Amino acid sequence: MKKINKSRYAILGMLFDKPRSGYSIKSNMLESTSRFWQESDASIYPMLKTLEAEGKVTSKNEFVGKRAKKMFEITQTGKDEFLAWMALPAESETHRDELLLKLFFGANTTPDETIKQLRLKLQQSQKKRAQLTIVQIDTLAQIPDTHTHKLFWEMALKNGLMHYDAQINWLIDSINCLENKFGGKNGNKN
Amino acid sequence: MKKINKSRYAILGMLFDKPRSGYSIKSNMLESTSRFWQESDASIYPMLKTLEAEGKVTSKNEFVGKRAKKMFEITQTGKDEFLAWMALPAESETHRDELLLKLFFGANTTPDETIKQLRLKLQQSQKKRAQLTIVQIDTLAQIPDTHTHKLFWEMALKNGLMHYDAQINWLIDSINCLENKFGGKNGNKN
DNA sequence: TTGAACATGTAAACGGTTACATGATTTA
DNA sequence: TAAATCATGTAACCGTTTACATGTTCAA
Repeated sequence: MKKINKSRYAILGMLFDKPRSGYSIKSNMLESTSRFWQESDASIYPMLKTLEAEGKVTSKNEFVGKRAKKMFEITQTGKDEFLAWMALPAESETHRDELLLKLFFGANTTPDETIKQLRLKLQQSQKKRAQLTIVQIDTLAQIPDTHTHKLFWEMALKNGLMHYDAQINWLIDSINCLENKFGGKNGNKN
Repeated sequence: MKKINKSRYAILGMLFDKPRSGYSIKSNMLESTSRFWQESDASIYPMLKTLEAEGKVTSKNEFVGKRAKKMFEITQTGKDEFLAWMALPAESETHRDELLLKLFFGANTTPDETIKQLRLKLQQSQKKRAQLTIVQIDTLAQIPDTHTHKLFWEMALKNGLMHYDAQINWLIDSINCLENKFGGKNGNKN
């Protein structure tokens, strides 16, 4: 089965409700979908161009204050394509996790190195979880319940919280396990 | 920062303990690391060639019964490179999850379609979790505790179980949430 | 005897990222 | 006035996947 470009759907989805500029799509995704979906700068602008050539979006130049923006609007054809994709079963992601690979090969190095990797990941996960709760309080909680997107955005955010919680618990267990087995140095808390 | 080929480390890691053929690496990874790391057929053979040209592995043709195999053995230089990578902090994976993207855009389609997506994922997650417990019982449990890799393989497997458990709970919660809110059709259990 | 598993590869296309490039406007 | 943010793009590279290609051996 031929692999197809999924970026287009993310972009069409971001345009579904209202017209946006490329920059707006980019920054919006950064603060909303980045945990499970990100687009690099260099993928959004060319894709918008392609979508316009295909008639899936239209563009017009606008001025917001003194700033020039190229605003893109989704067409009916674009909506049709987006909705057709939405109806398709979600393909399971192929996921590469370097930490788990290093853990899998842990016997080939010292336990201390693996513990170090796990501790670093623990720090990162705790930080990311904290950032997510900030989004929850500062952004999501401000949206009125009548907003049609709110429920779905909440569910996606809950997925993140649950993911980090489970990950953090597993990391703590794993670190303890290694330290008990190999007499981990408690001084090495960096 | 330039993105570098990580496949090489996975392959060097698989060769660290004992010589293997390309096919053996492939099938071995399929049953051990595939949840968090996979290599396609077309990446292993060329990479082995590259590694050999770099002096990281050596090869010789062997016969196992009547079957010809090209067995690859890691060199000291190869081990050095692998260990240097192991000591590097694990880079955080960029992860694309199509289900979460569709959920995020759920307000643009009918709740029923989103529920369908979540139900499908629930089935898949339950199936994958079951497969993992089979690996745990049939494969991991058979390995003697003295085997240096066992502890690490167990931790990686536990990560999978915890991941699926959390995911399954979240899916059930989310499905219930949507059904309560939108009066989900209970007949639609496919 | 037929299909599954073993076994090894190549070529081309594709998607995505990195690095490069530029410039305006707002805020500290 | 300097830095951060807004704003839009291109070119080249690289890693990965898909499709193609071939042949053997073992078990049902």
